[in-house]
Amino acid sequence: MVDKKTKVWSGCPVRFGMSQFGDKWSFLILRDLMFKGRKYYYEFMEAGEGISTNVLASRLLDLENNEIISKTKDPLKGSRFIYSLTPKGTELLPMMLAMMDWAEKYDEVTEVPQAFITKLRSEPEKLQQEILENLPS
Amino acid sequence: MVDKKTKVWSGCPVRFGMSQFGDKWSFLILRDLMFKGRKYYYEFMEAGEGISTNVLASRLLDLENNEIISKTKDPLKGSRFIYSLTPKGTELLPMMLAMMDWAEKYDEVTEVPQAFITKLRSEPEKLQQEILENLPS
DNA sequence: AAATTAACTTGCTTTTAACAAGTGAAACTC
DNA sequence: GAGTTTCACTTGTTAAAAGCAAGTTAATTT
Repeated sequence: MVDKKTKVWSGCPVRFGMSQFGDKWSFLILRDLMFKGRKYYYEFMEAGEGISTNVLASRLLDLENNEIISKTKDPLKGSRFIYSLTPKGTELLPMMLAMMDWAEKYDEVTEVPQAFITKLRSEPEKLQQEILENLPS
Repeated sequence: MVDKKTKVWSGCPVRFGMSQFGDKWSFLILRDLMFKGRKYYYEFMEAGEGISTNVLASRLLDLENNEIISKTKDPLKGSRFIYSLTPKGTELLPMMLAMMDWAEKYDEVTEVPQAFITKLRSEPEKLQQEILENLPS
């Protein structure tokens, strides 16, 4: 993802954020976890964004190392793993919602449902609570 | 920045955002514009993050093409240019603040002043208004 | 026991970033 | 007003990362 060895990434909050989840693919994985209900490796692959297997593996490991996601064996099927947001990862939700709010304004073909946007702007706390409740605990 | 030709970047708000400002250097440029009062090419260079000249030029052009920043000749000195946030760029402030809020929690050596964080959590609207007022119009 | 599913890893090619040096236009200096 | 400096890049080269295709391994289903 980024060079963690030779540079100082802490201090500035923006630089810190970038060192923890600051690339395109990480954002898309977080989106999948937060809003799309995806939790398996193959589900991220099939999300249709065109991420390659090695990059996905690398990003998942980075996010896991940064304790933004965690990885556990699926109790129903030992050959696969469940990826899920940690509290640290879940707390990125406000940032993601702010970004979606922005995108809705400027992407004239946004696929965000109008009801979602309306709720986001009128009762953001409530929307956030609902999303959190729907996340696998 | 990203491949704008062969892929569809609109639709999903996260993917759209990534296509518009979704890389480390773009975020750091936005930080400089929003919070650091930087506006000249050489100021971004001297920000100390180690961006190289070609990448800076490329990111500034991308952001300008996406209408997130604008570029005007400095009336005081014709050999240099002033970069500033457009309304579209300014509206990324809530997202940046959400990210800073998050980073403060998890970066144990954050340099964000405590007063800033306190205000961000107690009266975010007011803080945002103050930041906006201090941006060059 | 053989075939399949799921999650990767490996090797190779292509693209992007990092680094170093050079260019050109404006402006300040003598 | 000629020479130097400042500023904003561009260009060329090297290093790193991403993209692509195929292979491996462990668990599970048949």
